[in-house]
Parts: sequence; C-alpha cells; structure tokens
Amino acid sequence: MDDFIATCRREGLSVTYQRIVIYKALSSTKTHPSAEMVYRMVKKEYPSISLATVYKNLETLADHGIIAKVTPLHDLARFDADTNLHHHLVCVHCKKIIDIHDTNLNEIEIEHEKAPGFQVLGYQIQFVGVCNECAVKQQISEAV
Amino acid sequence: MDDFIATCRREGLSVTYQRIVIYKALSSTKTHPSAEMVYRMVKKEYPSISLATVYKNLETLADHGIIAKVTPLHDLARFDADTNLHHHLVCVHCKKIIDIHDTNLNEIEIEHEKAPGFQVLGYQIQFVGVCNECAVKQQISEAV
DNA sequence: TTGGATGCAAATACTTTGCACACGG
DNA sequence: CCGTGTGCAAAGTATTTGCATCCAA
Repeated sequence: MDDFIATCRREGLSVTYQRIVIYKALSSTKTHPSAEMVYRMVKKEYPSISLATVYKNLETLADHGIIAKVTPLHDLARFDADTNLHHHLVCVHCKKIIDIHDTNLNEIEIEHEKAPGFQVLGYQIQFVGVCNECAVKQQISEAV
Repeated sequence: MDDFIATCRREGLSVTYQRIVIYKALSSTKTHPSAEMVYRMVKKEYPSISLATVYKNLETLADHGIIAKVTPLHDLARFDADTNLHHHLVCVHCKKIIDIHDTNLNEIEIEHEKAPGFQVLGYQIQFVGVCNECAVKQQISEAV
C-alpha cells in the first residue's frame, strides 16, 4: 500500500482515504470487477462512499497507468461481418479498430496447465497503440 | 449476399429486408461499427427502420456466428490492479475473467508491414471459452 | 489557502423489453 | 396460418456531469 501512495504522489494525485480504499479493494481480488462491484466491496469498509467517486477514481487510476482496464473498448458494442480468425489494432486515442490478418498469429497455443479446466474455443489479440492520424495530430499539437 | 440468405435459411432465421440491409451495411465497412453507426448507415437505404431492430438483429446474427462482436465484454467496464503484461481467459457464459501469466505469450511481434503507420504500444490476448463451473452446469442441464 | 477530490442528484448514453401489428415460410 | 420479426415507446442499466462542499498538500 506504501507503493500505491508513493505512486500517487509521483503522479501528482492526492492521496485520499477513498482512493486508498478503492485501490485496496481492487488489488485484493483477481476477479476483474466492474465499478459497481468495487463499490460494493468498498462500502464494507467505507459505507458513505459514493458510486461516482468509485467511477471517477477507477478512471483516473487507469489514466495514470496505476490500474488497468481489462475492457478498453467497453463503452460501445462493436461488430464485424468478418468471422474468420483475425486480430485487431486499437488506437488508444480515437478507438479506431483496424483488422490484422497475419497467419503467424493464428497458431498460438496456451499451455494446458495454465488454464486448468478451461475449455479454450478461440482467441483474439488486441494490439493497442496510436494510429497514423492520431500520431500526426499529436505532433501538430506538440509543435504549438 | 446470396451466401447470407443461404446462411440465414440454414440457421432457421427469417430472411427479412431489414436483416439483409443490416448485414449489407456491416459487411460493406471495415470500421467495426457500433449499433448506432449501423443504424445510421442502414437509414440511408431504409429510413423507416427502427434502432431496436438493428440492435436485435446484430445480437441475433452474432449469436448465430454470422457476424462477430469485436467487444464481447462491452457491457461493463472491468478493472485490474495488475498492470504487468498478462493475458485473459474469458468464459463466454458467465463472463468470468481469469488471468494467464505465460511468458511464452509475451514476445509476440507483429510484422511491421501489416500495420503501416501504426505505433504498437502493447497487446493483450483474450482467450474465449468455457470455464470449469459453466462446463459442469452445462453437463447437468444436458443430462436432464 | 487552493486546487483537486468527494458526494449528491440529475443528466446522458447505451441497450433491452413489452406489445400490437406485419410478414416470411 | 403460425411463428418469427418489426417498430414504437417505455424501461432499465451503466456511466458521466455539475456543483457545492471538503480536504490534502
């Protein structure tokens, strides 16, 4: 937890009791909870906390790379007519999704003991990064 | 488009004008649109279509594997305190997310020419499948 | 003391649902 | 004709925002 406090300081984030309790709740579980689930966990230790605070903190901590969003594209369901095995590039800025057809990526195997009891049906790789257009925009805004 | 009609027949889905226009819109683009975006595209050809019909059709077509959801976990933002490179198993039934730490999966490279102009910052593999608990439940319900 | 953080309530965004009617098979 | 699909409106769920107050630095 001292690590967390130091990281907040380094990132210029205030160290509030709420923030600590939220982080403690998230780091105590491997269940990859939603904001609502974190809220329920946190309420046990701090019943007066507000759901909005949980949302704001999870977003802030993710922005600073202190926690991770498992579902970076969760805000909108997005569809694809191409049902063949392929992968995606996702631009972190504009959320654009670009198809990657690369047969080298189609033979990934997971060691069975890493996923005991889990029946793997398929997989999908999400590369995250910055697309051409957004990189250009960034350069322009930095040049100002 | 004949393929699509044949597939619908095979899957026991009625072939309606709306369904065809929705599929045509989705398959005409590589932008991985949301339901709202598909709705806007479809409205040009069929202005009286309802947004609910678009939602219902996208869901139905995805259920039958005729189209794909790029974002199977879109319904809820989910967080992880572990920011180290690792991957996830997702159960298609209960949406449980299980961590996979397997260093073999941490050295995937994308051929540069496959993603021209895209600056790759990282990646994440989502394995989809059925978890132990859901597999057991399925066996029980099939045994009835 | 001051800017960031909190908490409440209201607003918004996305998606689903119920139901009467229409239409495909 | 029967059952699935459509369209509308209403409801539901997830998330964000505005703003007054509070608190960490």
